[in-house]
Amino acid sequence: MATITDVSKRAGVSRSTVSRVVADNGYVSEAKRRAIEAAIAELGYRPNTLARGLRSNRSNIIGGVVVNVSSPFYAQMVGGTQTVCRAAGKSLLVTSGHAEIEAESRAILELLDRSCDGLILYLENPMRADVLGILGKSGVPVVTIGGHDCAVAKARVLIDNFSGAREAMRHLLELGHRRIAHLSGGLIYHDSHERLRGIEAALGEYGMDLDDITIEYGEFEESFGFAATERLLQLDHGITAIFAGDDDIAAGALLAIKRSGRHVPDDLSLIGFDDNFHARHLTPALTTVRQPVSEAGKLAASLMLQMLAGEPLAETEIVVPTHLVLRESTAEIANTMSKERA
Amino acid sequence: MATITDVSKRAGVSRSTVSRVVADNGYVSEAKRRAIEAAIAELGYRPNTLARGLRSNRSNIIGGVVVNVSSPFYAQMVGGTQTVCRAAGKSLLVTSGHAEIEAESRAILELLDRSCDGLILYLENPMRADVLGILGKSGVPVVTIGGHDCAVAKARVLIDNFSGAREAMRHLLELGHRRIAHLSGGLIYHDSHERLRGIEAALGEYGMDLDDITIEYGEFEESFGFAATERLLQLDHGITAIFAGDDDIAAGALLAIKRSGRHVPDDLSLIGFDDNFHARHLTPALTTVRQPVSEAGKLAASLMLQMLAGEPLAETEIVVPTHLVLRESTAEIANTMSKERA
DNA sequence: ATGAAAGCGCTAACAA
DNA sequence: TTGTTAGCGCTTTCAT
Repeated sequence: MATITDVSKRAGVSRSTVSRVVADNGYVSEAKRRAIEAAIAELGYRPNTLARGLRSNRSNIIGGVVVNVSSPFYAQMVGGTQTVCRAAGKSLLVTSGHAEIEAESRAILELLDRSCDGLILYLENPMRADVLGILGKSGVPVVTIGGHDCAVAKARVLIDNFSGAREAMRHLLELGHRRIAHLSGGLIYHDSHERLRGIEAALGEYGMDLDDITIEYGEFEESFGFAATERLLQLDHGITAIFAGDDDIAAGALLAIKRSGRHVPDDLSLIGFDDNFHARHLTPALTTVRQPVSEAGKLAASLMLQMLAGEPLAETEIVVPTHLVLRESTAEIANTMSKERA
Repeated sequence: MATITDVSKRAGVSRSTVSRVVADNGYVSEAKRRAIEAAIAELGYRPNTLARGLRSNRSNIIGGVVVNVSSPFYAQMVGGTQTVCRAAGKSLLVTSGHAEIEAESRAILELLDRSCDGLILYLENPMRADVLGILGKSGVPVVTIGGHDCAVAKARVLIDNFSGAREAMRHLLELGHRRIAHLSGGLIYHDSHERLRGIEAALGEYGMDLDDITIEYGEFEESFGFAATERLLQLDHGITAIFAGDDDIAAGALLAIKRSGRHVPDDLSLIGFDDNFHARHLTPALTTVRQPVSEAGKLAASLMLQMLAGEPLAETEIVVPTHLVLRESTAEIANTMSKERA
């Protein structure tokens, strides 16, 4: 591989001048610029990113941590972030933290070791104290997505889980449902907490609270939805509606409901969260809460770019809205009652 | 940040010795080793990856290019690759090539610029000649996934699209279907070609060829499946089965079939490809071809690690098998006929 | 077993 | 506008 020295010799100039042309800063005469560009083309010169980063203390890499890159949810988020980063000439290096404190901390350290220019973090755990210290001292700008607190983050992108869940629960309540089950994701996830608060708020508007509904906890997985729903239906709490923690759980719940011989929404209303691809392909199509995941990823990247550009940017917190998508899996309790009596 | 010099001073040794301890190679006396480890801990020293990479010419980064990181298919693949890479202490830097020759070529150059130790490529286009030259000269090992040719790749992971499609088509033929439509993904995708060849092979076994079925081309998207199916049903080719290029297309097709008032599988059999999450949640559950995507990603990473470890590894080509998953969206033509006459 | 010296390829003061 | 100089932090011969 040709180095900057090769180019400088070929073009008959100093390395600094070549550097100026390559980095496109500083004054260079037209004549030399042309000579240098010719030399670069002839030699097929490409600057060594490692050397450049070492010297300039900027790697042009943005580091990212999400729970799991292979889940469609985070994949979309990462996709959004990557699009914006790449448009700005930055690479995005992403790692999965698996919602485990150790993995998350290790991931951050590795990203820091790689001299990332900035970190975009979707974590589920409080950061290990030592890592937080290192991160703070490093001065590397941090943008968070999601509900976890990070003392060193100057900018946060939040997805409005609270309002989404409140709206969904209101919808069920408006339809007349009172005996409701919520299949919550595990409490290690911030989203679960926020959604529970949203549910609580909606219940409050109807003079109820969380104790007035049935809550089951499990993973954000189809299998949990299936198992929990089977259990629920066997015990026969007289439940008329299920609010699933996400669309995967809802898919499992729907399977269990169908297997029990019941019908959605006639016997039971069902509502999900996320608006995944499969939501509108379930039968009946799933009423759910849409999260603009890709947008959240893009926003976080934009904020990061602003910070890197040195724009002052006071503590920022952007809340991206969620909204209820009404489809066919929810119906008035009236229907349910009449069916029961029929 | 503490540097290796700081550590060496604190421990009262030379930088070389610290380097030996950190990299864990060469002889170091127990006493010095302990002193150095203590100094490292006290200073919170972390080696600078950029400097290390520059000097040693190894970045510990593996570069990856896939069509689109945000699609569940590639996300899973990347997830598998990442798992294996991280377990071996390597970072994985992935970019989307969007099945465009320019984007793919740029991505490869950028990865090369970052001194990646190896490249794992899922491309859809032949590589730009200049890029191929640079890649070849760089000596960076390459593993490909999927059907594109890459002259410099020493190892290839192929997914057996051919057999999968043949099996699916055989299934339809065995069920008695003869008037069949195939909603193919665009011909820019290798997968589309391989699946067509598989279909052709199955047809051949029944004395038919591609001209004997109806083929439509479009994107691997629900919307194409919907539109193409609507068109097909309106023209009324008397089609009794649809083989969709993937499960997303199948989902769209199913929507169109239902909207037309027809039923799957009584009026029309439907088969997909991929076995995405939604396949078994459609109603009826979709018969489809499962691809072990995550495994393919893992395999590619393992091959890469072997190559990096310097194991000789003759030209390798691993074909990962696909297989037909029978569910409820396909049925014997007999049923279809009797229904028609009823 | 350890240290001295050289330099990976680049950028950034500073001087001219 | 251009070149000179001095490293960034690390690894790797090569002596000792």
